[in-house]
Amino acid sequence: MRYRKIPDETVRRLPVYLRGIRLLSAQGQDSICSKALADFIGVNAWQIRKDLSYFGELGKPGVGYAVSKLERQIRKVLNLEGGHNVVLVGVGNLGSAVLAFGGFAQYGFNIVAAFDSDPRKIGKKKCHLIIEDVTKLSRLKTKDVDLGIIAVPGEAAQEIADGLVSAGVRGILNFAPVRINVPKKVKIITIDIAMVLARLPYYIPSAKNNSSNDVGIAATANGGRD
Amino acid sequence: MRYRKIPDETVRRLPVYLRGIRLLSAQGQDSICSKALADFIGVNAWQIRKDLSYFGELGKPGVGYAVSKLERQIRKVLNLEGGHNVVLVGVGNLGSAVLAFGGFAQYGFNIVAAFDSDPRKIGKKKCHLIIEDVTKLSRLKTKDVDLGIIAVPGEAAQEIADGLVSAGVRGILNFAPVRINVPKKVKIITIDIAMVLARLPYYIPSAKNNSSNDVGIAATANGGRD
DNA sequence: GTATGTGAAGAGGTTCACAGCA
DNA sequence: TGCTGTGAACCTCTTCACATAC
Repeated sequence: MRYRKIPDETVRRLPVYLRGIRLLSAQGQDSICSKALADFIGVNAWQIRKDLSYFGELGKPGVGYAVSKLERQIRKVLNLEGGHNVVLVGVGNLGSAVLAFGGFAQYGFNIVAAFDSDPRKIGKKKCHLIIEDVTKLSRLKTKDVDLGIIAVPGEAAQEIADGLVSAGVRGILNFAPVRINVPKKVKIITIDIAMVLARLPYYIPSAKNNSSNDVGIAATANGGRD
Repeated sequence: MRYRKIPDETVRRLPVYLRGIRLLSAQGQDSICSKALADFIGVNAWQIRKDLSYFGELGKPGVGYAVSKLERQIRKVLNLEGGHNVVLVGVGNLGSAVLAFGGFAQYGFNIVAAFDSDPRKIGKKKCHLIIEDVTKLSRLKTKDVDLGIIAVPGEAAQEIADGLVSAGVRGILNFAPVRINVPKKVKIITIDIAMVLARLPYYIPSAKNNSSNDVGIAATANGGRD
């Protein structure tokens, strides 16, 4: 089945697998079967086997998967090998959280620059980085940065995105709750926190709720996405 | 087509529609056709019509949709009517960002309590709320809170989730990058920022990348999810 | 003429069952 | 025997085309 296009939903699950594999690896496990990994992660065994089958035969029948080989292969497919330099724009509360968060390193991400528009912040040091003036965003082109994180208010987001794109960034993680236009060659993923929260009440029909929601709906399988 | 189960993917899009409708409403528009709304939001017109058709006939052929009626109906389906009280646990950088963020109100969310484990924070005021001791989480039962937000480190997240559940919370938005077990009656949505970022490089195959990714893959339709 | 709502066709993803290998 | 990899069946969601309503 080699060389088939990897479904988007599989790509979405690969980081989940990676996280699980790394935890098992840290526990000293060097081999694992799909069932055990599935239970550990909280998905189905056949889902894992199918997903992994899209990019070659990694497991040994009767044995399982070699953890290190599996990790390497998933990193390769996700294009995480070699690491990525990331630039952060907006060092408010959310941006500070991103800067302080230690969880990016395990995926090979390295935040190499931080920008803000607030004169009181520019020049100050935060988490080993000196905050730079956002108007200098284009200076980035010299560095090897291909990802950007937008953590600015909605009004400024489009402008920042444009700046990131012209600075050569190819992928953007956007926290601003607005729609942003970027060239097709640039991939943008938006996390609109309020919008995610807005989805939650649907699944918990309460006494207040007189709509026609079936309680059973919440049990719908959704590929372990949430 | 009335009374058919609303697809999960439709539920995922409804907050997007709601955001767009509210923007148009603020601009003074009181009627809109599916094509115009689609262009405004960045999806397809037939997708909107199909989605809306799952819960009754809202539009007038030859005319379009009444904005206010549409907004009311979507709020009703999402169970946003009447509002929801939310409790925040963890007032670090991320939690502070959540507290300071003004975007929840438009969906009817009201953060009514904030907890932390840090003695230096407990008792302090932040955004009109006095930060409470996380060990008092159970005291919540008296209030009418049905949603919780977890913004604590991964190690503490499961314990906090258990606390929220026993406090009567029915839905949880979790930012901790760990798998959390909750009873089936409780809906949990996890936003693992690093995991979302980890998905980005796949879509931007670079010179570094010698894998078999097709550049074209990035163009795949995904229902406007990202 | 214009725009909706929907049956039907088409994609895409999930689940199953089992052949094949260790 | 145990576990993988995968065709096939199944299911869900998307896209289309058009009858219907204003």
